[in-house]
Amino acid sequence: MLPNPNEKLDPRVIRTRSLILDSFGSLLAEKNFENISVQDVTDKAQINRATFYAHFQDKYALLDYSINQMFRNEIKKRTLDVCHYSPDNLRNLILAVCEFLSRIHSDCAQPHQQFESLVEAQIKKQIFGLLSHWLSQSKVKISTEIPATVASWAIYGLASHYSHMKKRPALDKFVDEALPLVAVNLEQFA
Amino acid sequence: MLPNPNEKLDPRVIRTRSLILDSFGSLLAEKNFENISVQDVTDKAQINRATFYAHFQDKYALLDYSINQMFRNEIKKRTLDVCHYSPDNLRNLILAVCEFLSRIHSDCAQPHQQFESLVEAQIKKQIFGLLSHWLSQSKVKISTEIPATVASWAIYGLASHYSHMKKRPALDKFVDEALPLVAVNLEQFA
DNA sequence: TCAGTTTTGTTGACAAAGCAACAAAGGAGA
DNA sequence: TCTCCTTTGTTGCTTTGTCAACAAAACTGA
Repeated sequence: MLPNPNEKLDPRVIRTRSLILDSFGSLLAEKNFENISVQDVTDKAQINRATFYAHFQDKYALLDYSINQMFRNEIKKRTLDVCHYSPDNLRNLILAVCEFLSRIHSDCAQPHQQFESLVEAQIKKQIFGLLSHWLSQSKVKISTEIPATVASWAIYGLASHYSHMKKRPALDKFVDEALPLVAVNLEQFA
Repeated sequence: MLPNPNEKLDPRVIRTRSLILDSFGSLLAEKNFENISVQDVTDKAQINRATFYAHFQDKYALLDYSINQMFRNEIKKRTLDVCHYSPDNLRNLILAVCEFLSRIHSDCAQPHQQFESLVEAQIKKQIFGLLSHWLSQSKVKISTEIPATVASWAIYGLASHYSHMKKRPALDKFVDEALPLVAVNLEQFA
């Protein structure tokens, strides 16, 4: 049930999880999240339905896990998980979130209420964690909670806005314009 | 251990087998059959070595099974498994064997003695079975054993020869030339 | 030749996945 | 409202896969 990455996992568990995740991913491309049943997922994954429940509590837990994994990979790919606060890193983070959300929206069939809010909760939690990590490395020993909260909401809000725009401007320009507004709250940690 | 296709198979068995087969296939592209260990196969397939032995007696059994499956698919693809004897069907069969062997030789790293003879045994067995099936449908109720034996050896020999030629002629021409020599022994069943 | 390594099959205990069956909850539609 | 149908979690039991350990070949190279 836990995505614990440090302990050694049984190869069967790894296989089953990725079958589930792949199946879920391709179903999201076809259907609304609400219209996807656990049955659908296990059918496409060619695993037993009972096995699904051995890994995830329900399809909501699967979505959480799935989004988390994808976003985590995105961050890792850009090595944003092993760095500190700087305006440049912040810029890259905002870029990453914008691209990630845009991808979600183009890959997934008409996302609805529930879907979006579950995504939002997971992503914001990760942004917050990442920022907290960055800021805690600063020499300045101020509480990071408030600034990290403000910034994570702001960043997600920006990305959400961007990814929903009908005529999206060039991402670089968009981020250039938005960056200072976020950075101003974090300057003290630079 | 049995490739029994009519009984319903546990999904795990199907998965494991195809993991083994895929792994084996890609290893054959890299190495000699003799240099491939069961360890290699299970490593690449990401399964436990003990699991391999639950499915195949050894790597020779795996090769047999693998060749059998591939050739069976080739035959099925050309719907040669659901037909009767006719010069035209015979022509297609010869064509199929030639192409199959040519593919084996281009996909697999320097095949050696042992490898080739195992392939030969399996393929000839299947050709013989197929021809027996064809001939037994004929109105003429003659024993099919001798003609099927002659033809299956001849066909394999032709295909082996063709696939080893340095400068292969156009396959169509080659088969056109060879066909009558094989067909003459089977005419009585037409 | 002989010691050192790798590969091979095999085993038994244990964990994961499959399966069928169940009650319960929800939806859809007369 | 009342059916009929689908989906949901859950359970007891079976089968399959994993793992570590082992002895017995089979290579390797000095």
